[in-house]
Amino acid sequence: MKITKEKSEHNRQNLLESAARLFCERGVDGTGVADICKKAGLTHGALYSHFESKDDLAAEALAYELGKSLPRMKKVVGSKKPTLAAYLENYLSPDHRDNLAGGCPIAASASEIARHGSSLSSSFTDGFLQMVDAVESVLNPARKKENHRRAVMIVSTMIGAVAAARATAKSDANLSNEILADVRELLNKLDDPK
Amino acid sequence: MKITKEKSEHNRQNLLESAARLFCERGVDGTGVADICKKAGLTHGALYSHFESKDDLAAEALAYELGKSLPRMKKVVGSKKPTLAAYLENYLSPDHRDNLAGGCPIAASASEIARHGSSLSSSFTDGFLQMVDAVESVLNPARKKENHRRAVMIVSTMIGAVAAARATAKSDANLSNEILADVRELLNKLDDPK
DNA sequence: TGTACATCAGTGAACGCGCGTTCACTGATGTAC
DNA sequence: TGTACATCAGTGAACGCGCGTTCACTGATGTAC
Repeated sequence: MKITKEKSEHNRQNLLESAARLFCERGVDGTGVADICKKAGLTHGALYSHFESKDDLAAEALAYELGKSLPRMKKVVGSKKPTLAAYLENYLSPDHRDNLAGGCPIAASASEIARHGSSLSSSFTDGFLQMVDAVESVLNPARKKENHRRAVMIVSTMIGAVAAARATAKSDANLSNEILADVRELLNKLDDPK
Repeated sequence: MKITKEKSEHNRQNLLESAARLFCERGVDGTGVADICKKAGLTHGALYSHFESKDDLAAEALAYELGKSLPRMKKVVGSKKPTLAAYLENYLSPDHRDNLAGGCPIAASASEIARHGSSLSSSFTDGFLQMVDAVESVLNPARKKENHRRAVMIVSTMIGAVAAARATAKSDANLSNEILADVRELLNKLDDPK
């Protein structure tokens, strides 16, 4: 049966949101379209009037979630003038590590994107560059010339540290916490030498 | 039909090797047991006389590949006294980025391990700590007290940078190369300040 | 404003397919006598 | 050393299941007159 345009758009958002959460939580290959539709309160047929295929949905879902991820972090950080320390405390926290579904999709999917098509890669690139810009803008302006490259390194480190903390958590909780704490402290020092 | 013990052990190694390569290349969820057995030249039934399940195989395969990964890197690096610069040049290279199947399994599977059981996590932890030890042993001994934590950060960064370089490669080759080059240079500077 | 009808988002049965796993069977190996 | 036989790694058919996708159909929506 036909429904209103508004309701249809709402359903589309629901599909994107459900897909993004499940993809972050279980991976693209680990999530079935049936799960996504069930979570969104629709049947699987409906998915195909909004998206061409599961792959198409994956690329749109990653882009959609990325559009919400950075604003969400900025909101949590809160202060009018965000600092590197505040970003790091938020990103490299046990809370973020333990929250696959609601966390940064860049960190959740980093090593998986390489195995999919260029549309997913393109969404990843957008998100990565957004993070780099955000970090660059809070670095000590005294070294402005170098700051872009420093931001690239810091973001790579943030992604790697969260992934490593998650991957070690189930077998060595101490190491997992240590990774987060060590990386947070050393990255902070990096921007504030001496 | 029964075969010699030697042949059986050889087949088991073949299964582990095939599994490790395919898991790195396509992910655990993206690889079928049929693919693994075909690559190893066996039927799927044979797999179950060596391993309890696909998950069991995955944990053993990661551990097996990790046991070979670090020696392989040390061999490539070559020199009697390895340096951080030599490790970084090898690890953060376009060659390593483009070689999923033969590269470091830690980098290939980082964000996927979190979604599997504690046996995979345990294999990851072993490999991560091996890398940390290797890096720590080549850091400038003048700062010995801090070096363990610095090594934890450097390894996290290496993993994150390779994952990000791979994830961006299909849509922005320049960015992908830039990530590798920037991170390589800044990590080198980190150990040799001023 | 009221009526007739084209549109199309969503339904749910059905598709072929490949998945991980099981199991009765084979037959060379390796051992006991 | 030769013979009889238990072992067990590997085979391949078969299992139920869930996958992604298709499609004929439904019926409220929204439009044209």
